Amino acid sequence: MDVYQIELEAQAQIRSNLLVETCVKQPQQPPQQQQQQQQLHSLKEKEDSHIKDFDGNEQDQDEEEAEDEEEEEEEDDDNEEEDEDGDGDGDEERPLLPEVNFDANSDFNLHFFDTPEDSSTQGAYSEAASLDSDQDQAEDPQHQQRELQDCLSAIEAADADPLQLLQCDDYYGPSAASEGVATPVIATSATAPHPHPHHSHNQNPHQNPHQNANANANPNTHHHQQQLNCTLSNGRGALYTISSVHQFGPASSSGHHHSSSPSSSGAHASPDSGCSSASSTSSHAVSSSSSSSSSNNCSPSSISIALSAAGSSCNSSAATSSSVAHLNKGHSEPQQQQQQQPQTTQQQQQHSHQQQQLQQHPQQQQQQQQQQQQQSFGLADSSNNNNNNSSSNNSGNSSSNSNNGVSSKSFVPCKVCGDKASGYHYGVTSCEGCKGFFRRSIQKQIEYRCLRDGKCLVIRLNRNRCQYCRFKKCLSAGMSRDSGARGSAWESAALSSVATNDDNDDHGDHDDGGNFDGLLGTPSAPL
Amino acid sequence: MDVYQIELEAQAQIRSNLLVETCVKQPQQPPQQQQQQQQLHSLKEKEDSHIKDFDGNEQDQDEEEAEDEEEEEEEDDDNEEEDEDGDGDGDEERPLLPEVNFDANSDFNLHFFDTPEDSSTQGAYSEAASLDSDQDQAEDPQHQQRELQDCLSAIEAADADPLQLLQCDDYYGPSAASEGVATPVIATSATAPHPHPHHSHNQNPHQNPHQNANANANPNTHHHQQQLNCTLSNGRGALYTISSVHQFGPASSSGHHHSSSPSSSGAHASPDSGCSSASSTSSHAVSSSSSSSSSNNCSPSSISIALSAAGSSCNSSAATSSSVAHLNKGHSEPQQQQQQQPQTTQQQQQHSHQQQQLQQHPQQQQQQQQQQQQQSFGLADSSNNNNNNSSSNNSGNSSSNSNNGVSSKSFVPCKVCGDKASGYHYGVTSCEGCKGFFRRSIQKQIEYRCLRDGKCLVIRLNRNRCQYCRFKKCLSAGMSRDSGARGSAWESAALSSVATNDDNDDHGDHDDGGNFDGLLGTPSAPL
DNA sequence: GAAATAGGTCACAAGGTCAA
DNA sequence: TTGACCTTGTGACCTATTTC
Repeated sequence: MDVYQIELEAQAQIRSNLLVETCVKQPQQPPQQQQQQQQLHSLKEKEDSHIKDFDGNEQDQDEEEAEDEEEEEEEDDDNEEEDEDGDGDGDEERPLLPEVNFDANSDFNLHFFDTPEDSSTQGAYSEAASLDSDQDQAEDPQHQQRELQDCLSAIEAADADPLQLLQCDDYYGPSAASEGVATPVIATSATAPHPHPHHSHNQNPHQNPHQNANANANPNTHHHQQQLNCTLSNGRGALYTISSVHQFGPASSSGHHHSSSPSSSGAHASPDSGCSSASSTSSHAVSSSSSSSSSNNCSPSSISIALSAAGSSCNSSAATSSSVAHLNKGHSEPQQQQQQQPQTTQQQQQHSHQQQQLQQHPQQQQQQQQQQQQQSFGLADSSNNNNNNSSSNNSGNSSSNSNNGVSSKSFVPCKVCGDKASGYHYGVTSCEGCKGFFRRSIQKQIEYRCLRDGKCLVIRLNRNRCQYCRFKKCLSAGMSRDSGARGSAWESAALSSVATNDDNDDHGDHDDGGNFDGLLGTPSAPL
Repeated sequence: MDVYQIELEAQAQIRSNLLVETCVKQPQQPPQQQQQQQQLHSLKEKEDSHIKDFDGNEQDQDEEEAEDEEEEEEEDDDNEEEDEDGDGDGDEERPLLPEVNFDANSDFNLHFFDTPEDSSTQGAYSEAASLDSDQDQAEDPQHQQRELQDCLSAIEAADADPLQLLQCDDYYGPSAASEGVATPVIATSATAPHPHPHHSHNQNPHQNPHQNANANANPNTHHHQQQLNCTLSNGRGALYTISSVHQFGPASSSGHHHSSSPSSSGAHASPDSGCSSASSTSSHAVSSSSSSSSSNNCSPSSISIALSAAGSSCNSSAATSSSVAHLNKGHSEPQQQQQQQPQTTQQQQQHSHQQQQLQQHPQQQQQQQQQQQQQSFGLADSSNNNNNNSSSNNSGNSSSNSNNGVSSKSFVPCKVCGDKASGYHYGVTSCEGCKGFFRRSIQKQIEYRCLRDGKCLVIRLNRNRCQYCRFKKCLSAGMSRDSGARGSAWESAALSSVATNDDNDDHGDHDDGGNFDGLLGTPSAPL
């Protein structure tokens, strides 16, 4: 317990630091950096000046931030840049406005804030997609690229900061939107613009047809592996879009299906299209997908923007799943990678570039990850007990991971969203939220639809944005009604352990094992 | 368990901090840095000067905002000041205007919060930046200053009379406008973009009936209410009104519900809806009730002005934030601080810098944070049962706030406008109005433009006067789509639904206790 | 009896609705 | 367009049941 607390605190601190860094950047940065930045700004301004005009000022700010970010992650920069770009005029900073503007278009907006973010980010994605916008792209592809790189690096490296991730998400969204952006304006208050009413929202419960659907099913895959992408994916781009409806309906069914192997899930996914969809989606994706998946790259950039834009949003909740992943260690290897990325961000900042590459090998990275992870996930909660064990186990196993060794201890990430897992539910180590979500889904057999491309990133922060993609990810992770039973699988392995307390261990162990399936498996699918 | 709470809290705090930081950036930075920046800016500006012109102003604003955020409390003051300044002439603060002006071009004005924040704090920054301002400054600093002082004093003193506030606003308003900001105004309605028609609504279907009923039930909670503010509020004149009544009810109410737990009704709803109904109500009740009730005051005089300015809006209800703030007290610890801020603002300013950093250790920091954060999170309401726990936690921590100690109990101010908060929305403790406004803004991606300088004071009385500044403030307060945590489900919408449920057995009970989750939990998300 | 998950419960917040 | 009110999904917490 204590440990947990400690972890929490540590995480909190870390996180805060990270956030601060990312956000604040400047402050944190050494004076020198700032200076540099300043210089840069000046330069930029000059360049942009014609463009920006006013923005200049803003830009300056942005630039500064950007610089900071870059070092760290650059994300901010990206965002900023993007924003600026987006704005049209250019103000770099301005992004926000743009965001607003953008929307207009998309009904979907939903994402929104994404949008803003998106926009920012986006770029990358968008670029690919191209959606985007003129604005953005036009402005500076380069920026985007850089951003992307940054983002990726960040992600990879560490778990990536939450913020970043967020941004990423946002990223894409907006960008798309961005174009739209233009809009507006004026408005003083007026804004009248949109009539609103409609909001589209979309949401719709019912599946709107619109949606496209589907997209993409893949999601799963996406996630795992590359959450990053996801982020990017977000980029999805599509602006609005998209959606494809994806239904899963049968959840149960699906679930069941899989039951078999956890991993199967993906398989089952069957049910829905889920998986399949993926492919399909992919198609979209294709362009996008590539983007998306690959996306990774993209992502980064976006991130930064998001921050700026999002600014507030920051939320950041943080840790993205990524961080979580780390936690897993041995078990959820796959995850780790993903997670790590995000987590690393922090470190990244420090290390920035280096780490990214590393990511691949989770274990090694673990240490780094740990740091990151801690931030985000640390929880341990439920697992707690287990965790400890698990941790031990994990560590042992994963140990390689051991890095974390200590740190990681307790925290066990949800394979679906990366939040703190409360146990092994429906065949997968998952959090209360995903457990409940999956339960409701299968009980009610609700169909979900993805408004975007079906490739939404599913992480703790945004897991509620897209039920379709969340459910898809649950399936890909191997959740199934059957699985649960203790038995099921993990089961098996675990079983033994079970008895002992170990639960945790079990979990942990299992997780790993299991996870793989889930994670690995699923991902693979997409892939 | 504890751990969770802690985490949540920590996260919340962190998040808030982060947000602030991110937004504010500058504040955090050491003075030195700022200075440097300033210098840089100045340089840049010079370079860009021809280009930027206005920008300078913007920066200033940002700075100011940042400051506000940090201290939160100060916001009001700042705002007022700003307003005044803005109005007048030039005030340093005004920066915004320029933006606007510029804007004309750029659609995006948004920049947002960044700006404000950045600048934040410190004036220093702005000063440096100063650029700007020729305009502003030129005019009559003195006047502005005086005005500001007046405003501040007014605010601080009491909750500040509404009238005064208004005046202040008015004050600058014009002026600002005059300068004007060139801009544009115009509003076109711009946005038009999305038509959207979709509404979706629907969703639900079934169940409703019940719920409604339930809803009604809630009321209980409300009770608490405090009218306090009213007094001042009257002054408010505000057009709008004012009422002070704030209710909080929550605690009690909530409690009830829970107890009833069984209330289950909702539960049964089992089937699906189940959940929803009951609960929902409760929550609502709280907020809503209060609000409605409150209205009263209204005071008139001020109104006129407001009206003029704002025009219609009038909602009235409630006391301005300032007043509100005071109210808070115990429960809403966090809030307290915020509330206090206004009053204290001055103090805060002093402290301002410090707090930000602290964040890292939630607990420890809590106190500090409380001040800042409190604003946001504190809601006592929900917490209810659990809350106790949580509250205890919080309170304990926050309690420190005790400031208000007694008084405030229930009242929880909206971090954006100071009105009575109805809950934690989009990551920020906010009122129904700001929640709805932010939701519409992100959904529609509407761009706003400030007719003045972008530094409009955003308080309950005049929150509808400038959408741009309101949205900016929302962002600066940390609102973001994600932040929310649990929430969102929707987005995706589930289509179908079908199923039956099955199961719901009804166990019932529980109350969970958990509630606090909600509050805390959500915040956590940020991590 | 311990341990653990499936499932239920319900405060809470997101988002829709609609009078004003 | 705003914001009070309503609907509904979410997720923390709790109970029931099963396995060891």
